[in-house]
Amino acid sequence: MNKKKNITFNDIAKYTNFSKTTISRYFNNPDSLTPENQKIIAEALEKLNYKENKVARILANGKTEFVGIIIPTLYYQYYSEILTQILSTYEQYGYKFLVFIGNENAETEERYIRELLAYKIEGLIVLSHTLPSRQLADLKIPVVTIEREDKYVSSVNTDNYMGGVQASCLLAKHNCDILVHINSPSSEDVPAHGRITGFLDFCQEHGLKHEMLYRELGSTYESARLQLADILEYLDAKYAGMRKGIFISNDTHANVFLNLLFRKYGRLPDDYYIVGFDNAPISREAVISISTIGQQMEKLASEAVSLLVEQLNERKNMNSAPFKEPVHKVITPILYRRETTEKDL
Amino acid sequence: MNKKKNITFNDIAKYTNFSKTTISRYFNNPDSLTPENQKIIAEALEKLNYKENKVARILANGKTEFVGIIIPTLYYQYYSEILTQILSTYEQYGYKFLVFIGNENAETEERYIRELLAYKIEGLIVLSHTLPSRQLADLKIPVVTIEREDKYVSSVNTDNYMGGVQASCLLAKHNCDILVHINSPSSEDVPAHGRITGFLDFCQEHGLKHEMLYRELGSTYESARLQLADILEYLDAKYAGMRKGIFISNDTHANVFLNLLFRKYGRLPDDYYIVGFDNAPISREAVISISTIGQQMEKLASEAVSLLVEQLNERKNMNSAPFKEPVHKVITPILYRRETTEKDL
DNA sequence: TTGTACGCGTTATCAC
DNA sequence: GTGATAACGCGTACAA
Repeated sequence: MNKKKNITFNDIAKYTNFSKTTISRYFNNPDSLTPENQKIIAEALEKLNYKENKVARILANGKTEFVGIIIPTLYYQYYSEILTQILSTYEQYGYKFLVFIGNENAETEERYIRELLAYKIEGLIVLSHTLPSRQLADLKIPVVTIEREDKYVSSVNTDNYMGGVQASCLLAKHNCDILVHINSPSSEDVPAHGRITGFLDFCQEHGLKHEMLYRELGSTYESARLQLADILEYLDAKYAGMRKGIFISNDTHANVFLNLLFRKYGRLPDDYYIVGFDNAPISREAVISISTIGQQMEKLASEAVSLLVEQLNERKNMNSAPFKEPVHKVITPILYRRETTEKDL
Repeated sequence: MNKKKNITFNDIAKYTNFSKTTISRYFNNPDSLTPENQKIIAEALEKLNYKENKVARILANGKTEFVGIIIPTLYYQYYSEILTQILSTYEQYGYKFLVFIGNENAETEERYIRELLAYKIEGLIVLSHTLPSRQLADLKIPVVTIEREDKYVSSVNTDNYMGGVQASCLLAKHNCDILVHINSPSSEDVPAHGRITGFLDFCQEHGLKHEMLYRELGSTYESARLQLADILEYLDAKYAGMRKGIFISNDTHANVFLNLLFRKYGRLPDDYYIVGFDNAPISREAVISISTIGQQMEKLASEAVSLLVEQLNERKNMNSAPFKEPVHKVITPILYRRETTEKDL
């Protein structure tokens, strides 16, 4: 918005001897104009070098086509991949995304949300875990969350329980003598907690020897490494000579564990089988490729956006806001068998 | 923007028996009101649950506080880290970011830019390489690029030449018999090309035996792996028994190369020394930590935004757009010595 | 310190 | 098929 006046509908209207209304119609309902008049306007737009102003349009018709995103970090490839996929839906729906990186601080994220609301976002996609869904539901705009606590809002989640079962099942098939799941302690209302119950249920149902290791692995490489080095020594000692099937909370941590093994043994020992979670790039790019339970990031993202768009459309059709039960979509995980379990690859 | 009428300045004006103007001033110049009146208005805002509408403000004062970002991908941690740092400058400057992932297609990116302009972004940050800076300069809004061709626009770049020298120097200090630089062929006007000239100049000036390997490593793990596996065989054969110092285009590729070595030898052989570039997370998280020339992502991002903000402020102060010579800032890279060169760590 | 009146650039509602 | 006019919600001369 320069000091130098932009060309407006008014200018083209005068230039073409039409009214502003007709120019507007040229954009929003071109078929209501005669082809000749369309051409006249098109040429005038060219000649005067008109640039559209969607801010004014927003004020007039109330549709910003903005969607807010609050994502905890891009450090994990899981999040950056999902963000990529969300942003790419612009091609399909035309919604523009205002992105904030939440920093685990509730007040900060509330401030972000106020700012987003001030810009009249039509909907909000939340991946950050900071604010309870109860609070998000109060925003009075459609909200969709991805892989986080979602009691009071619509959401898209991976079937983590099935993932836990798949991982355990794969390790069991390889005749592991002991199944171990390493994970940070987590609240039960977080979808990822299903990985733990899936693991436990499968082991119990099939009478498999197993151990659940809850460790706060932290959010940095170094802290995870310290914890996992400890765990490695513990497992080596406790289960010496036994075939160990290790299911680790995510690929980043699985990679750390794998590296520790390589540094100790120069290779993946025959008695270790490893399965990660996410199918993050690191699972393919590790020293040997890591078997993993893949989250379908592209699907999580596209389903989240389409769910949001549905709700936006509902809003537009019925003036009265009907009470909307939250919708929870579930995405199936995909098992990737790679070198950390298929030793002959 | 609901059907249900939002509370506006008008509503609070009526409620408090002030005029709209006074309400406006409460937000933009509160000191011009008496403390008592401030309180009255504050309470009314609370009572009526007023939500500010920045879209209307934009139309009135022309300041969107939007900045556009076009970034090629988030797959590389280099980009996602820079994006994170850019977004975090919201705390300092208050600019909101509209993010598009450029997909290497010029027409698509031009469409993205048109859309951004329609939303009256005040400035643009470009990391994508798709559009020439000549074209970006024509946009008539401040543009800052990061690590890409930048002849006609302002930019922030790493001192790649110095990085190339640092890498070569480190390898030379370790008495490598042959220095090898592996990189994709690149145009000379891309900053990253400095890594190559830095390497070549250093080797020539110091009379070091060296070889430059241009290979199109591609943008996927698999293609890089194929190329690098080839290169490994080539180097093993050609320089058998010699101490090889390998400087690789970036950490992702350095990691691939390191993994190939580990798979072949179970460890990093004594006659290989490796230096990457970027200081991406993978350089710390590889099977052994990779020495690297670190780009200061935080600084690249913050300098880019501050450079942009400077230009935005200039614009606001002088009504006439003065001819602006592009400014090019250079950020010093930082050498990280890690296990792929300091073998006794 | 506060109020009036108008402008920002578009869309919506009628009317013709 | 086209036009006049009133919104949309806020900022800002200018006046008081």
